[in-house]
Amino acid sequence: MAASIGVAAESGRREQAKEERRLRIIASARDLIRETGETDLSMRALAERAGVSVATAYNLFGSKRAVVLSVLEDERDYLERFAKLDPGDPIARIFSVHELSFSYYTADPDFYRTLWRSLLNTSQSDETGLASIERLARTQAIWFDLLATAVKDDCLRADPGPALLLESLAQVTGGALLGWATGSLPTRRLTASVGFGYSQVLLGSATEHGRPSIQAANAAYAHVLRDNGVAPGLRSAEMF
Amino acid sequence: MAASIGVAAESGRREQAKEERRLRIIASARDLIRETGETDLSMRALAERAGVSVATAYNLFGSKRAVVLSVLEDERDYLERFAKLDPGDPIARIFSVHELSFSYYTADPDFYRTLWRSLLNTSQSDETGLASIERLARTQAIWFDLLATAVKDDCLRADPGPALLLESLAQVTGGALLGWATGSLPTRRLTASVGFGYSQVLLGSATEHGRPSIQAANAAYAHVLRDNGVAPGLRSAEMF
DNA sequence: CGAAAAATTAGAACATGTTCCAATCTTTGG
DNA sequence: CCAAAGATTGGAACATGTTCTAATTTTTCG
Repeated sequence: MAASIGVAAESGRREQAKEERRLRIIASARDLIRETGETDLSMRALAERAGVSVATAYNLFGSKRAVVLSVLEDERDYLERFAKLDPGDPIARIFSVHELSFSYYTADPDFYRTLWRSLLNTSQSDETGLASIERLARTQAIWFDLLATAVKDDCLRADPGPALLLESLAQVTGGALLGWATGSLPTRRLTASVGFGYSQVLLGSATEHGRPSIQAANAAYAHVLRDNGVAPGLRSAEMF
Repeated sequence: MAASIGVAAESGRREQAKEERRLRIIASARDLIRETGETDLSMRALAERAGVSVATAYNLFGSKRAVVLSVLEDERDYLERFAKLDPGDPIARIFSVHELSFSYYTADPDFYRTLWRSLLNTSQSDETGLASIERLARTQAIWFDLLATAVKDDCLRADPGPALLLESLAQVTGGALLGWATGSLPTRRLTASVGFGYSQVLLGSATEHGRPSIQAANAAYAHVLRDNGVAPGLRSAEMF
């Protein structure tokens, strides 16, 4: 009888109905993105599919971006799969997390490309940033820990510190996702391009002890990138 | 009598009038962006200001993004100022070009933020990519040369090669511009954040000979970033 | 000059994200 | 069970980028 979905449903009849509507909207958004593919989903279509009025969608989410963001958070069972990663050396773990993270995207590129295209929309109502607060906090904490551990285990120098490294990694990620979403970075280069960027950034702060594994990842990604070179006309890296 | 504006005006009366309209549109777009600031310019307002119909704007440019891109290319006398850079050691030159490039943005942040917000719009009609072909070719050639020279002068290892390094630098740039345009990266961190990312990437491939100057830039940028830390609530680096 | 070609024009049209409103349920609490 | 509070609803409204069409203006060229 009790709703097992969602976190801590407030179990008033009113709140419960609200939660159901919320979930229905997220599910409909997911399905619509899957079906329409390239075409972005429209709030009107979304509302109709979810059996809900447009106004309700806005009451519950506030913006289209918030809906899409919820779809993203809903789809990726990130934390669970992250917990299962074997805790090898810190460097290997960093790239494992990276590959895990991007495996979602490359496994279902049409879906996630549309999704990210929506999320990266700079024109949309900007209340929610690029990521919801909680999601941001979680992912940032994970990555900060990964880097801090690598420093503690003498794989990375303490020099610039995890915070600044994280900022650089985040920008590589953002640039790559932007390029991917706009079509200038093909899917087959996505993971390698980001991985190469990561490894290059980390190499800059590698200790003697940490260098070999980073170098290995770097070489592997570089190899993939060279094997999947872009045709001369297709611009891959856009320099501004 | 002869129009000295533009490149190789085709000097037919028809082409000349077209060119004048084109320039008027670009100028109006520039002014409107300057005046409205945060609000994106609308094609209807732009057309009215330029004394031209909306249809004409689309005939001449094809899309709003193309107009804004033209404004960007028009504003930055990049090549001229680039030519004046003293040719010191290759590494110093790389960071000089970087600072020159971003000095436009930080000197007039409101203007360029609005502009980039428009350019990075993932929803807009996608005919023109993120950069026009010619502009892209020019900038990419400049940066490729910078990196290739650094390799030839034994500042960077030949290992991953200029092409891959350029791809990483471009992604750092794209991520930073995205963050800046969406407001998650404050202007006072912009140049340093990108510079730090560049230096970190380049450090990963530095030779013994090139390392010191890259390290110097790296330390300087890191210092700026630490001095301009973000308040705890404001997210600076978004990790996805 | 005068006909043909080329371009611009006003305006409607379409789909979009978002907001607003009065009317209408639905749940809650007494 | 009933009044009050809370939420949803349909629909209109607004501003946006973009496309289209029919009419008009402007340039070209013989």
